[in-house]
Amino acid sequence: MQNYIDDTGVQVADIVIGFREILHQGMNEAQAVREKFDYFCWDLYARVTEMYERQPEKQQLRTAVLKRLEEREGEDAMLAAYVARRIVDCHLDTMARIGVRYDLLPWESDILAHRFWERAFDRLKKSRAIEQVTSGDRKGCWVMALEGPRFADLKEGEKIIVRSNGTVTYVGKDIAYQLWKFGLLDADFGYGRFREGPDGHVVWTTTDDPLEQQRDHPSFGGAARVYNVIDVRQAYLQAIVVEGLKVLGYADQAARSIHFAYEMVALTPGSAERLGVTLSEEDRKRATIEMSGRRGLGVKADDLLDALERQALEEVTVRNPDLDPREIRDLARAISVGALRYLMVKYTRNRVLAFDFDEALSFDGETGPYLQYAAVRAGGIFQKMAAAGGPDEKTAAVWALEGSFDLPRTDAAEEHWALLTLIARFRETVRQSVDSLELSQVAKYAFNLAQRFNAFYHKYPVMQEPDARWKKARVILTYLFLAQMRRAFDLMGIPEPARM
RNA sequence: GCGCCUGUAGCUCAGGGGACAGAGCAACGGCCUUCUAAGCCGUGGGUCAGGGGUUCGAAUCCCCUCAGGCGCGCCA
Repeated sequence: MQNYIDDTGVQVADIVIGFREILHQGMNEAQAVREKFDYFCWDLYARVTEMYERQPEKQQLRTAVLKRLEEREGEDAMLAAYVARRIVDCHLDTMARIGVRYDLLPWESDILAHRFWERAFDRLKKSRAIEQVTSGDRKGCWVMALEGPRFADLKEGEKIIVRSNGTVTYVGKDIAYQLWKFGLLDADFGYGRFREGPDGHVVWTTTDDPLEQQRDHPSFGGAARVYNVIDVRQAYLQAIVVEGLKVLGYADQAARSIHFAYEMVALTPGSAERLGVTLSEEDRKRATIEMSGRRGLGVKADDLLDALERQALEEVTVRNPDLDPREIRDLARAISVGALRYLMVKYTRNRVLAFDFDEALSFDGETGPYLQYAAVRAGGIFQKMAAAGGPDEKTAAVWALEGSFDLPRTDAAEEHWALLTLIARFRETVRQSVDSLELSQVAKYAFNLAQRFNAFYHKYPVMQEPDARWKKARVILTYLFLAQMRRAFDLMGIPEPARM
């Protein structure tokens, strides 16, 4: 799991320009920023956009700053490096809250520093995959010819890879990067430890600084299959990258380059207004309003998590007033993470998500807490039974493994079998989910399973059941449900709270 | 203009050749002395955008139309 850091792009350049032109500040002031640095930059970024609108001539600064960033020269480059590093730290902090961890952070600046592009360029030239234009508008550019209906709308039927001024485009860099991912580049980064999580997990970073490099790093790159998790708007560029592999003769790797495309999250007009945006009549009629970092319009993950946590805290406190405050906080965290995680996986990935605050902050119905609640109820049965000298979870596991049960032909039995059948469909669902790259299938399955268990739980007592045969069947079913639910939780990254 | 995606209940979404089309939310009505009511049960709500075709059978596959979103740069 790698997270590409675009540290030489316009976003970083604009923040540098914001420090210089709006705040009239530099490195010392940046280092002195005490508030959340990502929030600080989020606001500054929007102010830079406003500045460009008021004074369009300021945009000319960008070219010069970008050049300095690529060359890694001067104070702007130092400031940019500091800004990027600190924002990445913020990002990792946020992701750690929901249990997301990365193995490696490859920096765009390191792709440049390690001259990945130069190597790829040689290969592309030698294999005649790209050729230089000798006349016309594009004289001097190196272009890749592209054919087929996918590329039918490309101007001239060719994509510029190297500009006439000799600089490489984003696609060019991406082809080189993709080659590295498959171990086809005959070059590698230097690696160092970026930071270590409390769980001991090390996040590695690429680096060209010999002092930062460490030899004991895991092997990166050389993948058998590559999933590029990038939003659907980049489908076109991804297709060109894959085409680049093909023309270099790597048909197998091209086939194993998977663009894991997902649609954007947009705001419902109501949510946009809640964020303080004034909408035009026209906008209000739209289904969704696009988020925009440039305009400072969006929902920050930390804010959403904070809101979820506050709400979960309230509800846990109401239900478990005698609990230790620290335990309450842990439960609230687990519930907020479950809520956000489920929200993120419940939708298919090819549809624009309409983000709505009320829906996102709900713990009822098809939500993470609903699933967690079902699991907690199942766990509660075992706790109660064990405390009363009955079978605990371990015993139930043994029964499930060794025991068999037979139930009379009744409607009640039908419902027991139906639960068992659904439990048994887990593997098949995971298979389909992997084949279609739709985690939402696992999510829907887990929700349906929780629903069925909740109905079962309501209707059929386990602990109190006097008939030993029914009781054993229910103990086994409850165990199997819980075990399967935990597997689903594991796949979705949803924590299982001890109680709710 | 060309390409990709989407159109299913008031809203948000599942279902992608096979049974009377499903869920959540919202609305309405029930259910806590019995393993936690973040729950359960019930009611109402649909021209599956429209038209044509293929098929024993179409929300699902094909064609056309309409509507919406996105993409198509010597930006990243």
